[in-house]
Amino acid sequence: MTTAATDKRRVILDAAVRVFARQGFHTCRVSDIADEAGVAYGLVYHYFSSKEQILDTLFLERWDVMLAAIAEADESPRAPQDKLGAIAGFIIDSYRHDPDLMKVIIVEVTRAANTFGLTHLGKIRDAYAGIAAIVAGAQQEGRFRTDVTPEFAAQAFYGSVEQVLTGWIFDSTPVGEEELERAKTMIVQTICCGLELQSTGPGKKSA
Amino acid sequence: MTTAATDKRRVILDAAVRVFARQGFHTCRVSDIADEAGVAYGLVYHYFSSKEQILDTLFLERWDVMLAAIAEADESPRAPQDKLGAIAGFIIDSYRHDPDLMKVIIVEVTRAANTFGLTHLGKIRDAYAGIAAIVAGAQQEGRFRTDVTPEFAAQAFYGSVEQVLTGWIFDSTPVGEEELERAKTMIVQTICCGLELQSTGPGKKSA
DNA sequence: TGCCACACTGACTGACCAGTCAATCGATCC
DNA sequence: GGATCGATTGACTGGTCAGTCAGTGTGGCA
Repeated sequence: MTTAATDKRRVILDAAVRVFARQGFHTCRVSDIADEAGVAYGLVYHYFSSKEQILDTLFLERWDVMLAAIAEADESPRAPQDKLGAIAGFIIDSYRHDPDLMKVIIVEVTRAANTFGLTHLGKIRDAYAGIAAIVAGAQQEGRFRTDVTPEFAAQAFYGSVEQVLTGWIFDSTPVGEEELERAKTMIVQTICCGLELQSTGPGKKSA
Repeated sequence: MTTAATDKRRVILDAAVRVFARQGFHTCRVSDIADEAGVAYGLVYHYFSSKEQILDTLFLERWDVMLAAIAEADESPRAPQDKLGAIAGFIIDSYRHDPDLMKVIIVEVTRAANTFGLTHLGKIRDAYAGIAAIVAGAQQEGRFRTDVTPEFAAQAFYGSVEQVLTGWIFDSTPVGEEELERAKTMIVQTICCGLELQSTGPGKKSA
């Protein structure tokens, strides 16, 4: 059944990403999506039960992939720094691959505390929990400091990544490949090693 | 003129904060604001030219105070860590003082890349720039590492703070005083010192 | 006492738009 | 050829809501 039928569904979803990214979920009309997809208005309702369900579908499709990426990083035998690097890399690559989709997910779902945020709160929390698990593991191995809770560290880490993406989303000039790659290492550097210069020897600052 | 006239204006603004926080800007009706304020529908338009202008007013009122706090931190003679701590503290205290207002600002303005985000993009960027200036200063003094750009560090710092607030905003259980205070130090700890345990001696990881 | 200015009221309107549905198209099978 | 059924169409409806405006209090001032 992966014929014209499923194709049109996909066409509508892809059009919705572009329209949501351009105009925002609340501001756009369903007819905008239909027009963008080159499809009759009614067909949207043949494949989706509501405007909201389109956004839900887009979010879940992508978020489930991310949860898998987080789980995979956690299970890998790498150092915790590299696990976090893998997650940051995955998110940044997601942006590279489809900036519009990431914009929609971040702006319309992840940060929308009222409407959709609440619907998908569980899924969103799963992501934080996965990151927190990595931090907790690193603490137990004595590799990460224990005076910052894993939950807090997860928020700080994810927040940094999302904020960097938000910066790109808002930015009028497109982001270069180089900058994307550079961001990956800078995130890990900042969160794992901190901004302070490790004053090796003289003025030692204790926690 | 600071009589009943200005009072009603304030009453409407305060009511709007509660309504926006509860229902979201796009989902609420102007009549909801009027009802919450205990005021006739038309009076809202006596003081404000549009629903949007109410949100603008709320945002600008608070954001300008924050920009001042950032500038003040930058100009103070404290260590860069303490400057960042002062900013994190200010934002967290803002949340303590009026969680609804912070929710509205973060959810409806700061992260709304389409509608209001664009209007206030300049003001929002001013905040990042202020934080970046502190980091740049610390780098020039040789106190912060220079392989992370000030702009990036500012994003990471602000993103961490905002994400922690977002966590509280989403959370159903209210946040304790203790947790608010603890967050201040954990943010500075994380961003300045990093999550890694400073392995003093043995397994040294180079950047 | 009468007049003015302005705070205040809330019914109304005009526009907009999500979702419906009856009709058409076209592929496939008998 | 024609019966069946899902895909596709787009005009239409019902409800919602931002913003308007004509009118009513009310406090101050001459």
